[in-house]
Amino acid sequence: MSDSIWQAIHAEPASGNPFSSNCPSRVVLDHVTSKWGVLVLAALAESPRRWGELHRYIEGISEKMLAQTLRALEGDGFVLRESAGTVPPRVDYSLTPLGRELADLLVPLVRWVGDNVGRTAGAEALGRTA
Amino acid sequence: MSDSIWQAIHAEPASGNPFSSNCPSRVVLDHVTSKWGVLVLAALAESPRRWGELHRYIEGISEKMLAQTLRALEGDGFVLRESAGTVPPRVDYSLTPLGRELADLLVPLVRWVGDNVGRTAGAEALGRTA
DNA sequence: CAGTATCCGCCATGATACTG
DNA sequence: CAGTATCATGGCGGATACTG
Repeated sequence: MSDSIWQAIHAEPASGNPFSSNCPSRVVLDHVTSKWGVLVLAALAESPRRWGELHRYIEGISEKMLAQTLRALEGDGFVLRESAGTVPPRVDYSLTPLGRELADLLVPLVRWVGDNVGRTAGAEALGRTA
Repeated sequence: MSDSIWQAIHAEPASGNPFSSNCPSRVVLDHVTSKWGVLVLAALAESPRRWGELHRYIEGISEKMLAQTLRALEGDGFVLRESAGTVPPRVDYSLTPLGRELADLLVPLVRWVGDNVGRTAGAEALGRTA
């Protein structure tokens, strides 16, 4: 990875340099790389899904965090929420074109981690980082 | 992204399926996608750096979090720590080959977010996700 | 079904002080 | 310079109850 890339970003505050503490990209990056954000995006990258499907598919996520994560990603413009307006309700979530771009970068990363967990020193040794 | 990929993982508990709540990949994924982990990895992807350099380069990170993040990533086998053993101390951090693989996936993601912050719906609207 | 509202614990995070 | 130790806190995240 050439240094010039980052240095260009560093020199140009108008674009988003995540290394700057006041950069808005930090916020988006936090959404994207949040504990659940990455899994929600990866799940939706496979196919559009309904609320309940997501809830079941992403094991361990609470209703609160699913709602919160979805709203954050929707707010970022990565996720599209479509309510059927029927009763009982039916709501479908999918990736926006922007979200698709992001997911195309994110999914390989998630896959790599999943595939290479065994090669990491730990996961045992990692019980806690503190 | 083909569904079959994920489904294969789903069907094979031996590999790491991040959608499973008990999967070790969740832990590593949390390290990698942690607030500071992603920035540390991206910073080291540019070039090896000393402690102080990292501290200054990654704006806003506290000493504690830098140390903690570095130790977590070192424990995962992504980061190599080399102490010169001199006094005053000099410690260099760099990516391991495994870390390099990971960074090659991670850096494009970070760059994309940085480059596309302006296209996201918000960063203004995102003040808080709660 | 698809959420929202509320309460709450705990840990991640941060600030400060100290050290080899 | 390169950390560690300690303390304080806030907000992330979970559980539960409730609703249209």
